[in-house]
Amino acid sequence: MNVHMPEGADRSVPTEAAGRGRAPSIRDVARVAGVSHQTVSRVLNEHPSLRDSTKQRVLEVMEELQYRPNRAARALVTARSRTIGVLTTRSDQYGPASSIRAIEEAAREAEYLVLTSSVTSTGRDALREALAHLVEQSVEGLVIIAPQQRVVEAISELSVDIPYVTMQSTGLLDDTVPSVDQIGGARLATRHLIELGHRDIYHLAGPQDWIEAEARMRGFLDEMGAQEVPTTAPILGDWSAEFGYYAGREMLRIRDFTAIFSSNDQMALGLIHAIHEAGLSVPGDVSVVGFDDIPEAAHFWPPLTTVRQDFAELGRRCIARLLEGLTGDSERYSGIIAPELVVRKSTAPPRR
Amino acid sequence: MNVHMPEGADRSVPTEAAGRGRAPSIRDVARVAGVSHQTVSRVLNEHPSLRDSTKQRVLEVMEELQYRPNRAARALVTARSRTIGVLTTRSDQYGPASSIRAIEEAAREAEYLVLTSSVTSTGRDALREALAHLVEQSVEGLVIIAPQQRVVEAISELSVDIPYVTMQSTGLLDDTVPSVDQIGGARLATRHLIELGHRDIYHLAGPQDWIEAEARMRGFLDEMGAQEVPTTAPILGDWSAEFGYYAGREMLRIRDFTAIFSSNDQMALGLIHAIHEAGLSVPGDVSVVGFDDIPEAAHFWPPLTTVRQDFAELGRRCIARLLEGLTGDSERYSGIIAPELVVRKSTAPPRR
DNA sequence: CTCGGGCATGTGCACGTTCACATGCCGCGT
DNA sequence: ACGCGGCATGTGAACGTGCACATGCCCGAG
Repeated sequence: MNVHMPEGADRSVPTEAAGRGRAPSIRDVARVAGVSHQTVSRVLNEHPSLRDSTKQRVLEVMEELQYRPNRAARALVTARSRTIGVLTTRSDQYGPASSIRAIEEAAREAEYLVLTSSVTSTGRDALREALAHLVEQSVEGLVIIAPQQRVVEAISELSVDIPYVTMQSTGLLDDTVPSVDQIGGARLATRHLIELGHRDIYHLAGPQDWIEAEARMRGFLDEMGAQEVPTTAPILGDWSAEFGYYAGREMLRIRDFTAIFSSNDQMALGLIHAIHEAGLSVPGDVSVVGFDDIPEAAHFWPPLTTVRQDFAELGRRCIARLLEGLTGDSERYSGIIAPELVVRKSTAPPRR
Repeated sequence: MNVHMPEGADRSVPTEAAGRGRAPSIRDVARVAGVSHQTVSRVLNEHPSLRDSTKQRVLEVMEELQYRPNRAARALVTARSRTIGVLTTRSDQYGPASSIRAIEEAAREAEYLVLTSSVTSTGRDALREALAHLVEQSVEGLVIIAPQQRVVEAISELSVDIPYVTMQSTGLLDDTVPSVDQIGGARLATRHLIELGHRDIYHLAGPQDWIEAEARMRGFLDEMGAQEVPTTAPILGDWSAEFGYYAGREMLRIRDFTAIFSSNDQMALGLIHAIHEAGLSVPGDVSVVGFDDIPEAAHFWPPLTTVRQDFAELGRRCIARLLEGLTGDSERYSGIIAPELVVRKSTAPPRR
């Protein structure tokens, strides 16, 4: 880490008129260019009726004075902040992080800023506070990446009065809105195991409260039902490799299964760890399927069969959808994003 | 994903005076409370000379009208945005993401906002643009998490005239500033391998341009030198598991080493993948040490010996340092953050 | 020639807040 | 009794920008 502080005190701008320490305003530019402040404003806003010569002159003066539009002033008068807020939990996870990044890029393209507020606890108060924090910054819209049922409830209770998008991608809500088909993805994974010949399949699910966890679980159960394979109750985890490991150890004490479908890649990793530690092999003794396809999944040992979902695309569409509402256009974005089964080496027919 | 748009058109606020669609201002509050707008302003700024009864009344009216201070107006007149910008590359990686999160929390605590701008390319133009973007939002300070030499150069060339902190943690710059001792961490890892009895040790480094990669490489070379172990030239990677995998395959064609120190955990994972694929064992045939201690590292197979660095702490200190400069206090934060060697199962004495 | 209309530009105000200064009041020292 | 200082509050201006409206000009139709 390294720090840089500008001199500040003796800025010693020599002949420049502005002087007062404040940055040049459109009025300064106007004076130097010999036009009115409004003309400068028009240049900024690309007003159609402007003589080219005038426009050029103003632009030159702007460059010369190093003029930068004052966002606060603009926001004040237009009552638009051109800022959207992102509320997120677990922003250090691969999925959310990718989405946030995509959101940020998409927003920047539309000349919006992104204000992130990540919250550690999912308690109602923490949420309320984070939300209030964002709203008070007068964001124009909100993206909520906190895919837990209780968060969604808390949000609707708090009656946010600005447009918001929640990134709960079950794939079963109305399809006028983009989302990743979690249920379909889970069915893909489950079907893959069944088609390999597995009948004793466990599901290591995500936390009870999480919408995506629920959707994947549902996909699992649906597919098992559709194929008439008897099912055992899913185990509820917390997404962490740590949990996957301990769950795996526990499960192996009984070992009445030949395959596990884990609700995300991290837990699958922990699972594989536990299986190896017990002296068993993947996929020889147990097949494992994950979900997400994090970049590392291809290099797990064995490389993980998993379901890929495009977080970045989801983030982009979220912003598109939100901005479209903001700007008044109502062209519908639609279509669910189809996840994709990536078959690697962690699955094989059951031994017999 | 799910979208919510407020009615907007027929908001139908019943008797409220404000009406006009605009949010209530301090003048509205003042009118209702029967005081001047300045008194309301004083309540907001916790001015000392205010009668308790007055203050109370104003606060009640604020609550009643759902008054929210207008950030833009305040920023306009004070010329302070209470916003800091974060410029980052690869924000989807564990390290940067953790730091960003910590930065965001620390900033929020100090009632600052965080504006993130992540940049994919490290080309000078992309950097200039991202930087300009942030500066134009009139951020008061900048944290730059883009630990590449060329970024640092580009930044200093662009002559940013606001305070900024670059998160380049070599551990050798002046110690009045917090940073993680990368060199020390790398020496720890290297010494561990040497003490186990390894003599033929390779180093899979990060990209040439990255300051941290350079520091770790230097730590490796320093320690090897100090212990008088002959060294081969490090291999330059790109931090990805993918690269680690291909590098590993290449290296195994010669196989004149018994241990590898990888500059991060992801590459170590790829390395292990390649080693396993070649039918060799870790740590039996090759010992591997990583760097970072990402949460998954404990569940790699075998669990990875690595060097833990506290990204969150680094982020916090960064903000502390920046804000301290901003607010004028100049109490020095100091002390480098010591990384810690975490010995797991991927290292053992060389076979013989 | 006159008048209307569009183009290029200017004028003044509004946005919501803080700052500098002004005001009235009360109590205390002389 | 008078004045002075500090407290509680009020008044007006400023911050930088965009909007509504006004202005002057030129060109073409009648």
